[in-house]
Amino acid sequence: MTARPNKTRERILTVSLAMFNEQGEPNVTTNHIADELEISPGNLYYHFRNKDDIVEHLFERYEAQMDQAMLAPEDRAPELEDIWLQLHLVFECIWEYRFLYRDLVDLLLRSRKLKMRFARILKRAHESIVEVCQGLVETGVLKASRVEIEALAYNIAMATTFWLNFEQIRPQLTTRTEPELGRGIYQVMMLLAPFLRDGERQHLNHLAEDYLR
Amino acid sequence: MTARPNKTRERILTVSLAMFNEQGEPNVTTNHIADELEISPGNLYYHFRNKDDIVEHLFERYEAQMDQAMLAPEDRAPELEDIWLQLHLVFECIWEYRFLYRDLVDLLLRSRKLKMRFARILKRAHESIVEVCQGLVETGVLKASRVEIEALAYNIAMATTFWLNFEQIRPQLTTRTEPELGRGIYQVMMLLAPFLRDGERQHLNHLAEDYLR
DNA sequence: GTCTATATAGGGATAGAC
DNA sequence: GTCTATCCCTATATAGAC
Repeated sequence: MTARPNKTRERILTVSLAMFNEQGEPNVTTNHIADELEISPGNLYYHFRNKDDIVEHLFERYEAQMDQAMLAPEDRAPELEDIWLQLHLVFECIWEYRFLYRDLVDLLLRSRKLKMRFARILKRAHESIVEVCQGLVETGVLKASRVEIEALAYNIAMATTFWLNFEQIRPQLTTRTEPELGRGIYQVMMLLAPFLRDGERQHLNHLAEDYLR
Repeated sequence: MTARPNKTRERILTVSLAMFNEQGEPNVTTNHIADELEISPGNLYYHFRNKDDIVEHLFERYEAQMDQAMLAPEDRAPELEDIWLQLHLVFECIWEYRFLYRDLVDLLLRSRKLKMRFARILKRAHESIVEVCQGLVETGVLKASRVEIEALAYNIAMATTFWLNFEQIRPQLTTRTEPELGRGIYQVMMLLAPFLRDGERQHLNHLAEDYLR
């Protein structure tokens, strides 16, 4: 190996990710990518078998980062602040690989492999949410039945998955501003709020002020 | 005009809708549609300028049906049962035109017109939800602050919009069954539940049993 | 209204020279 | 590793005969 192995390969991944995120994966062709990189299409195909191959490699990085973000916070019992932090990590990861979420259904229906791997992530997310909630119940911070927690976890996972899409199609009050991740985190926290003990509920309403305009 | 004007035109719309819903709009070409109808592509282009033209006409029908579904229930104060019924109408409409939701972001980014019209629907939905909630607050059935209601309405609209997509990508426990609309309605009702008076909350938990397996 | 034929364009992908 | 050249295929769309 030389000093800079796979320099072009790396550039392809970086630029592809940027273009997918900006224009949507279906709207970006291998030719567009090659153009942007000022390399030939042939060269691109030397490094990757096809477009799906690029997507898969990007997915792998996404997957690793998401796994990292979902790691339970140390060994102590979880607190509200931990959830806040963890949501931040998760939302940042989603933002970085937002093209995956924009056309999620088509993407996963196209590839059995990706579908299974994404399902794994969702499953883990759901379990993680339930676990954290159970923890909060035991410390008395949260009050909810098992059934309520299950429904809550479902809704949190759904909101996390599709919030960015929803933000994109909402009536735009202002002129074309990028969605702030904080807003998404706020919405998720508001799913949790009604089950919180009064003290923590107040605390959350306080934090809310920072996130609504 | 003869006895059956626009017979083919109508068939095109019907079959297009079915194919879009089944395979996803981006994966269905004008040729596929013509094939399925056993007419020539040229004939199809006699009736519609292009594929987007077909999509727009389908959207129009969707829009009309959705407007109908969102009509406030008469003039009396809304009750929980009304919400349940209204959700049914809305979810059925979404189900009928589910292809719109599957690739919503791309679809709306492709057409300014559709984006504005969908935004109008979302806006109306949000206002309608807020209004109903306020009504429930006044009759004492629901207990929530203005801020909580706003966040709730946002989350209900989001869940309604993307529930079907989420259901499609979730880890499938059973072998390929069609998602039941009741499940989606249940999830939305569970967003409302924590704000309900105890009596109604119990009532809801009762209904839940019907919808979870 | 419907068909056949065709034009055009673009994307995916490969072979072979350098 | 990279480029040029090229092939195949499919999708959109139109013209003109019937």
